[in-house]
Amino acid sequence: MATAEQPQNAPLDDLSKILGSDAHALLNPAVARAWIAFLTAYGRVTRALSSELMDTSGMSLADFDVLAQLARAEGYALRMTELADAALISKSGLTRRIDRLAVNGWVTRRRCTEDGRVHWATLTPLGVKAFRAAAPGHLRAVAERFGASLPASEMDRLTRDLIKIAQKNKERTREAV
Amino acid sequence: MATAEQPQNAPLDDLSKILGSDAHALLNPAVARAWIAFLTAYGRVTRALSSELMDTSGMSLADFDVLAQLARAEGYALRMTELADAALISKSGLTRRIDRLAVNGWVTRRRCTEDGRVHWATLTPLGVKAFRAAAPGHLRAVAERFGASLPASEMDRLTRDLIKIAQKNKERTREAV
DNA sequence: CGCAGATGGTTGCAAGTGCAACTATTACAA
DNA sequence: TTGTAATAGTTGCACTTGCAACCATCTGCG
Repeated sequence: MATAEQPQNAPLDDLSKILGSDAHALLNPAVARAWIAFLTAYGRVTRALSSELMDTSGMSLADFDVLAQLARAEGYALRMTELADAALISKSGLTRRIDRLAVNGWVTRRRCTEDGRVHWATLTPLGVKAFRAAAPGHLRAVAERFGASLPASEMDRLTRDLIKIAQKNKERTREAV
Repeated sequence: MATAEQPQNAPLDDLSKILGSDAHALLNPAVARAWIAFLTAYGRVTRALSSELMDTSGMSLADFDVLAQLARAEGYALRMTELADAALISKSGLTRRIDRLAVNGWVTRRRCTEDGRVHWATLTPLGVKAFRAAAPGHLRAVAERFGASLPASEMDRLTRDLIKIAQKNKERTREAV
């Protein structure tokens, strides 16, 4: 269920053809429009940003995300699990992403001396350099593709709304009850 | 760059440690917060919805998307390219997704008689049935996870904002200029 | 006609992804 | 201690994905 554009387009009305009139009871049309707009906006913006970033800096959006998390962390280092949570990817996904970043020499992995189970992913000086090189272009692109669409006054409201949505869906796995 | 939550958290301030004070010039902090909230909200909501949908109906979010697009289309049919655009996936991605849906018996592919290059993907009666079975639960979940976070009055504003963002990033590939 | 170029789809390939099972380490209770 | 449970990460696997190269078909100009 994607594709926004034409504001007059009421996606749920179309679906009531197949779902019957209870479609509206299941999902309010205003919410349906917002949901579709949400998916569309996300898809388009990330697709564009991701290919720009790859072209200019040879890293994926996910790579940038991980580097950014490390860049802002105390000592440029985070535990694997913390980092996976912060970057919104699975633990196994992070393991392999760090593998790749390590091959580039951007990140190292070292075992924690106090707790042998823990591994710290750390940004190397080379990684800092790569991030410094990539960030300006990428941040500018975010500003242009995402920020420039709305007046500053709308931006804070949007942030509040999005945070509410994020918060409502916080539980990592099944809710612990 | 993800993880929203703590509203007082200013991600760009953290980055100025590594990027210098021009970080703010590159990306307005309010925009940075919104962007992070956007990524976080998307990641959490889709992760949750996707696993719920898979558990209850055995289809992925992308499958549902494709079925929904077909369900609302004239004659339950769309050309491959139209469908790929509508579902925001690549042409090759759609080819293989339709392969899988066809194996389930939910969709058929038939060559267009007027233009032999064109193929129509069509929802089968079985596909209609599968969609009818999956939709109520999924729509309810969207309502709960996405819709219930905001009052109705905010929802329309959010939609408008998201559509603006989507519109600004409309170009499919490189801009033709 | 007939052939260059555009258009619609598919396939080879080389990633990226998450889940579940597994290893390593630590915590703690008897 | 020792044995069980919890925690941190990694790996096997099966599946998706997009890009680029590739066919097939149509269009239109000479």
